[in-house]
Amino acid sequence: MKTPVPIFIADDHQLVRKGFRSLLEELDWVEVAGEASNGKEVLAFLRSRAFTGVVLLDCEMPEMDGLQTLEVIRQEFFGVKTIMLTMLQDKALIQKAVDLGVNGFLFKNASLDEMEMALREVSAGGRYFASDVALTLLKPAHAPGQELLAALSEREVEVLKLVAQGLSSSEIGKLLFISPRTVDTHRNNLIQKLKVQGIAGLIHFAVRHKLI
Amino acid sequence: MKTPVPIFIADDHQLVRKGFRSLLEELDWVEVAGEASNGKEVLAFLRSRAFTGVVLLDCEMPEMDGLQTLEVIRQEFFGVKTIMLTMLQDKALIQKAVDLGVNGFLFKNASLDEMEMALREVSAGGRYFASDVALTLLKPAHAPGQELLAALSEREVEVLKLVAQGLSSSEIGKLLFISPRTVDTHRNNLIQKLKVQGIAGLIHFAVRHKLI
DNA sequence: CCGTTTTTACGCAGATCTGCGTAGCCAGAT
DNA sequence: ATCTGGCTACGCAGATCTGCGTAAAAACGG
Repeated sequence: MKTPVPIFIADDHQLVRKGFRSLLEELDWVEVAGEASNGKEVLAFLRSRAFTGVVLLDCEMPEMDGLQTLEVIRQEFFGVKTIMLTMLQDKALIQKAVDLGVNGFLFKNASLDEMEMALREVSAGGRYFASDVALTLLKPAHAPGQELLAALSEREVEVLKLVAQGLSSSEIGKLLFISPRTVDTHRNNLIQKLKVQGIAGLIHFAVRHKLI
Repeated sequence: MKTPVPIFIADDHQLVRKGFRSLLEELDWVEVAGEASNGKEVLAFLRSRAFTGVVLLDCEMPEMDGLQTLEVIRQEFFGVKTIMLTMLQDKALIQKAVDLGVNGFLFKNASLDEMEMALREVSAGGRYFASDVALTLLKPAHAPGQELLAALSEREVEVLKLVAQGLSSSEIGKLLFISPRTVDTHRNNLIQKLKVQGIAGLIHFAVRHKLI
């Protein structure tokens, strides 16, 4: 590693910035090129000189957050690599960052080893995603209404599934050996309990909760 | 690293097994404890002696595949760590493996560095997921019927969205300034084009394709 | 044994969907 | 100039949903 890789740190908390700087200065193959406390400062820095290293981009920042900054960087500074850092284990956030073409993604609880690995991969032109990223993506996003589902009786869930498959009340009645009117009642109760509008709402709910 | 970590290799292709063995033998802190060409052999090995290392588990194997094997291992051999290996970049596969409690996940195009990292993390009690895992998870699963969606006219998509929100034909008619009958026609055409059954099918389709 | 929840069932009037078919108009492609 | 595809619109009969309300048997817990 003849020429050290320049790293730029963007985070709105001074303590965090100084901490990262201290950690990174222990690595002999990187060099901290500067710091910023929000996206605008990052862009100002990048515009002020030719920079072809890695930007450690905290997601939560005032004025201009990490995603907005990332978007501009990708458009304006093609050679600059980016690693997104965040405390939030948020699926949508990761998705957006990757869609915008981020080169790496870490959570703030990562180890120095992991950050080094990420910096190494990314500065070499690769991509790096922490294990936690995969785990976060696999963790089913707490679909609102999970509690509502639990509040349903067995019969109601049974009816819900069939309704959501497009069966009419009488068809369901035949399948379950009950009167079509009873199915109606269940259907109406479901609409009330789940606080949705009509059969459409029921189907929507069922699909989102993977009942069918 | 006084006592080397024992590794067990399971893969149905002898060349692959031997290749892994050769690679792993370059690492001084691990020790290849054995090989198997399918899940049954893995279990036979584990039952034959006390093993508390890491099993490199290829997913595609005859007789008993990686997932089935993983399931038994998690039930029967609590102390054994597992790393799933596969060629297939399949979301559902990853999801299942993680649900079953796999400790690590790699694709077969991983570098030796990456495999070492994974082995180190996992043998230390952690979890490791290759960057490709996160990327695979983010890649939208080619929902069947993407082509069908593309074959719809703008107006039809517009109607589809409204239908899927549970609006009646006359309500949609008012919104789009067209006759309710026309909405009916669009609805019926949609049902034919998308090859679904009734409004339920339309809503189902719309939800799955994130139109609403 | 009593109270609550679940499951079952019914009425009714009006709106709506279903599954057919037909057909004129317009714009872009051939 | 013709043709294709998309958008528009209509008819009809029967099945179905909607949005109310009522109510009783069965199951379950305390």
